[in-house]
Amino acid sequence: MPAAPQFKSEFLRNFAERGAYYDCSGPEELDALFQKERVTAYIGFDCTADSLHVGSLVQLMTLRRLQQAGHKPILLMGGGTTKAGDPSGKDEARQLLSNEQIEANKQSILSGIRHLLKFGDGPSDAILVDNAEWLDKLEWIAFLRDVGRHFSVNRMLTMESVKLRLDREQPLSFLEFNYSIMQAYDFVELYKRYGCRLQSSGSDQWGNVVSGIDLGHRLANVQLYGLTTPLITTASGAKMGKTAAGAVWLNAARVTPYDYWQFWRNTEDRDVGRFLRLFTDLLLAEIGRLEALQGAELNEAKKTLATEATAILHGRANADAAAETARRAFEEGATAAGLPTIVAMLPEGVLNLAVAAGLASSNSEARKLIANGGLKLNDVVVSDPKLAVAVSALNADGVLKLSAGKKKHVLVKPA
RNA sequence: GGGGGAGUGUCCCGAGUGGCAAAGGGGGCGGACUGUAAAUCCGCUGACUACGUCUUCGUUGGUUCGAGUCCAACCUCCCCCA
Repeated sequence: MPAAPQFKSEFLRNFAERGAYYDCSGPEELDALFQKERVTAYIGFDCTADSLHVGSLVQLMTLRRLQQAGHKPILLMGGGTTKAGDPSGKDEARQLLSNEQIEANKQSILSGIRHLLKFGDGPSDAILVDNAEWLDKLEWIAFLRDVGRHFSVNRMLTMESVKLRLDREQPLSFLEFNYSIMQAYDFVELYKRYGCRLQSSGSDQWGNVVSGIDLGHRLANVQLYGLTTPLITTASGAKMGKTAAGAVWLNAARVTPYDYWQFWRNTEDRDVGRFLRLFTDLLLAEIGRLEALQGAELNEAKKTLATEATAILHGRANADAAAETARRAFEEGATAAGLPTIVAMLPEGVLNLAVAAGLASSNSEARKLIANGGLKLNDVVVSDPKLAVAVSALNADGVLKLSAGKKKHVLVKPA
């Protein structure tokens, strides 16, 4: 990672101090620009799923901090680029999505991150743009002549996203090959439409960002800038945001505020300070105090991290509720009402209950869980896979608690 | 267009001689130890009406009592020659 320069502008200084800085195309000039005027900057996301996940959070936080510093963020939804599919980091082409699906994904993604940014007409309010607006209308020959001639296939072949696919001997369609051209074109188009001078992205998009800057010179005779964030990994080297259940999604429909809170609560010791800086709005002085905590005391910092990060995404009320549920469940050992809950007909076999509760994905897995002593019913280890859970197992609150391991608890209510 | 090589457990990498639910890693899950951490150790890691049954090795057929393993065609990728 390049060393972060000493920035003078409020935004870049804060950005770097928080560990979000990876690289920049023209650090001094951009720093000067940030001091001089309100900068319009964008980050793009494709609509390949109905939710973004934690891997995109650094980028979203970049927009948030831009806005906090009084600049103008553009959230670019890739309604057009999604139709091509970004080959970066993927072994094979994504299945093509229908236009309806893309549109639905776009709406869903937006609803999931509405707490992160303030949209509107104010000077530093975020605006939402969809690149389908211009990409859909392009004409093949005209586009090739105006834009395509500025791209060297030789160089495109050396781009990381393309090379990976070729090295792995996986097919790369011409459609996907064009992705980086579209992204470069987006940048210039956003400059023309909104005066957007900066594209921020993850470091894996560097090649595409640079292509856009280059295209800016050629098509609009303007100096554009790129600013990238590092790929966030955990201290043990794993890519962040991959857990048991798969990706940590931002939409509450996929990952509830409670589970999201738990994700942050389970941060490794060594990551606490770094994550507090990256993913919360807490002041650096306060973060310094929190990360200095030693041993088990660090758990307090993790709770703060969990609550603050959850509040940014899901709102303060949901974050506090998640914290309280966790406190009751883990610190009092109570069957906190806020735990995930399912409704089931009793009596029912434990295997079916475990599956219904999402604690196992199949009966076989539930059996294995039991065989390993990992399934508990009201905090008592279940040893018999044939156990039929009857109404008599309900506790005083009229529910029963089913647990897989020490951390996953689900309440079962009788139908 | 011709010649050669490759595609393995739907997370990844990867052994595999006709008897294979298929070696070994990584990852993941569970257990022990802890602090809802890391590291370490142990177990599990295709499904089901479960001492048995069913489905898996690019696709589709074929040979065989029996096929991931042999044959044919097709799909995809890599290399060499044109």
